[in-house]
Formats: sequence, structure tokens, C-alpha cells
Amino acid sequence: MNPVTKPAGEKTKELILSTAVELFRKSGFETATMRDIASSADVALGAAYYYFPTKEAIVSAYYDQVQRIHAEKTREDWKGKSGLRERLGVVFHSKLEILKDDRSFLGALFRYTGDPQHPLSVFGKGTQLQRAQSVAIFHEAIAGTSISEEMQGLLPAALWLVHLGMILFFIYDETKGQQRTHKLVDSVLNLLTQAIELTNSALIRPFVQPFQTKMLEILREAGW
Amino acid sequence: MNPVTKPAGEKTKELILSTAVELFRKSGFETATMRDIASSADVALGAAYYYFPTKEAIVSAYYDQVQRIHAEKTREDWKGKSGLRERLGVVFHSKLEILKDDRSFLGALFRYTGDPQHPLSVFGKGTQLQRAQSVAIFHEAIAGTSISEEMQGLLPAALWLVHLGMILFFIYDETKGQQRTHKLVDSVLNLLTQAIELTNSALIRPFVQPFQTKMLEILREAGW
DNA sequence: GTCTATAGCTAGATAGAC
DNA sequence: GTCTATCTAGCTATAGAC
Repeated sequence: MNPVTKPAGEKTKELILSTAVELFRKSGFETATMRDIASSADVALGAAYYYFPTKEAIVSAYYDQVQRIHAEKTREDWKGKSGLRERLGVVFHSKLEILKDDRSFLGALFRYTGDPQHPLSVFGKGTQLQRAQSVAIFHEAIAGTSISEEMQGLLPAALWLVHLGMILFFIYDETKGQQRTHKLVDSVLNLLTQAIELTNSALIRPFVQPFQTKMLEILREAGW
Repeated sequence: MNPVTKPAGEKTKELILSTAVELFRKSGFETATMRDIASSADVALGAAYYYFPTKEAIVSAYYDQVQRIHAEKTREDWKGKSGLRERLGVVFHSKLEILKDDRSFLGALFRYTGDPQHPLSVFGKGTQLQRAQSVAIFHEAIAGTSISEEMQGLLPAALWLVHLGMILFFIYDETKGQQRTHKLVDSVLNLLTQAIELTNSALIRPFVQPFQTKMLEILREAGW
């Protein structure tokens, strides 16, 4: 394939995707049918399924876009920020910012959480690449800060998991502008970074250090 | 209704439920259709829907049974055990024991996790009662141990959440007998109980206590 | 209130022609 | 790559038996 010209179908795919997202925003994930989406995009039902094997796959593709935008936005907002606490704050809050109008259909991402075999399971093999990309941002966030080598290896995946939890909380959060989620993120990050500092303080390090080590051990034995 | 005699339909309901669980075990949740279930139970399709509004509702009813059995089994296994660590161990491991053959369709419980409005969402209003019952077991587990009043109020819900995570991990765990899950439970419980003890040790209490307080504060502000 | 029988609706998903 | 036709299965509806 010529690397310069896009394949013809790419445009159709994008059209279907953007039309679908529009419909999801307007009427929710359930209510918008594949037939609605196809006819709104002026393509046949079969065309929609040619590009997206399932309706959830459309949300998954939307989420791919989100991740690309998130990576850009995060790197932009990081400029001039070197502290662990503020860098992590950027990652989490900017994600919420991007997702703010899409809580109504974001839940579709979690539909197959309990099905290891499904290609769209958040924890499954089929989403490994997306997961890796998301984890990479957390790795970038902590790289260069005073985090130990050992933690650098395991913390990003743990943070990714926390961030998944945040999105779930966000979906359920009915407070105005989802302030509760934002506030929770700040509280958790404060606690986390203070806990990390604590393990570096000479006085009580001997008491707390074993806990850190054991936590990392647990993550490892969990097959991280 | 006479409180002694069961309503006639109760038997039919149980028949449909047990038949469905059998089919789910044999061929998985997706593959078994409502038509299969009905005809295997020798009832009309309408009868199945008379008792269970959706297919997932059958799994939900199955899980109700699980919770009842779990409460009994736990209280039985608790006899003679008064330490926090072992009491919690009983709660977690006995749950896994009960669920051991049903990993293939347990995922259906998580299908609506991302949909706050759905009556079967694990975090939604519709499952509040089941949740309360499950939380109650954790409350029972820690009552009488040396846990602070404040923690007694919030820890059970947090443990319930951890236990949900355990079930998810369990579903994904392909090791023989799901030993990895069992091992993880033990490691996490060891860490947790040691961490709680740490906050009671006079020497470092002043350093660690604020963290505990803040964690409880976070749970509260998250709307626990 | 409990169930049968049956027909029909809807929408996700697929097959195959062009 | 796109279409039309078709299938499937969750779910609803109805009318009637007991």
C-alpha cells in the first residue's frame, strides 16, 4: 500500500465512527442502533459491520482516538512540570477532561470485563496493545522522578489500573462537572506521593520499606 | 400469603434456575439460550421470562444463592477463630471454594458494571440489598477484633470491593485450581493485617496514623 | 397467581451477490 | 468495499387453561 495515500475505505470508517459517536452522545449507547448509525452515515448496515465487528468495537475505536489525544495533551501539559505529584495530576485530570461529555456511552468499554476470551475485554489479550500504550504514559510520567528502579517497573501498570477505576467512578459520578471524581483523584494522588516519600525518610524507612517491597512482590506474583 | 407453605411457583423457579446453571456450566453463558433453558426445564419460554426478566437475572439469582451459602459456610468455618487475619481468610477463601466450578459464566455478573442505571449493575441501586448483605459478612468478620470504631464503619465496604476484584481475578486465573488467586488473597490479607498492626505500634504510630486517617477520609468523600 | 402455546418484534450479526 | 437479504436470539404480547 502506498504509505502516502490513505486507503479509500479509511474515510468511510472515520465517517461511521464520527457519526456513531455523535449518536451515542445524543441518545446513549443502547438506544442508538447499528441501523441508525449506518443510515445516519448514509451507508448500508453491512458497511458498518465491515469496519466494526460489533457495536462495542466502535466505542473501542473511539477510545483509541481518546488515547492518542490524551498522550498529546498530557505531553503538552507536562511542559515545565517535573514533580511526580503534578505530573501524575496532569495524566489523570486531562483524561477526565477529554472524556467529560461521553460518560453516557463510556460504560460500553466495560461490557466484557468479565469475559477473558472476548477480544474487547479490558483485561484480555485483544486489548493488550491499547493497554500497553496507556501504561506507557504512566511510565513516562514517573520516569526521571526519584522513583526506584523496581517501582518504575511495576507502578505504571498499577497506576493504569487505578485510572481504570477512576473512569468507572467518573461514569457513576453525578456531581456537577464530576467534581467528586476530580477531588478524589487529587486526594488519592496526595496520599500516594506522600506514602512514597515516607518510604524515603530515613527515620521510619526500616519500618515501612518492607511493606513497599511486599506490595511490589504481590504485584509480581499476581502476574503483572 | 400463608407464611408456612411456599408459593406453588417457587418450585418452577428453582427448576428453571438449576437447569440454567447446569447449562451455563456445560456450555457457557452465551451459548445457552433462553429457549434451551426453557425446553431443558420442560417449561415454556414464557415461564422462564415470567420468573427471570433477563438471562443475566438468572445468574444474579444464582449469585443470591451463593451469598446465602457463603454466609452459612463462613459462620461455620469461623468457629473457634477469633483473629482478624484468619477470620478474613475464611471469608475470602470460602467464597472461592463455592464459586470454583462457575468461572465460565460468573462474568455475566459484571456485564452491566459500566451502566449505572441498569438494575443489575454491581454498583447500582438495583443491587443495593445484595451488596449490603455481602458487606455485612465483612462487618461480622471484623466485629469483635481490635479494629477501631472508625474503621469498623468503612473497612467492610472496602473489603467488599477488594473481594469483587478477587472474583474478577479469579475468572481470569488459569492456574490449576486457581492457586494464584488463593495465594494472592493470602498475600494481600497478610499485608493488610500487618499494616493495621503497624498503625497500632507506639513507635511509628504518629507517622503512619495520619495516612490511615486520610485513607478513611478518602473513602468517606468518595461517597461510601 | 402460575403457566402454556405461539406469534411477533427488534436489533445485533452474518452471507453472499455485485 | 458496499449492498441486500437473512438469520438468530433476547424479549414482548396475547389469549387462554388451571
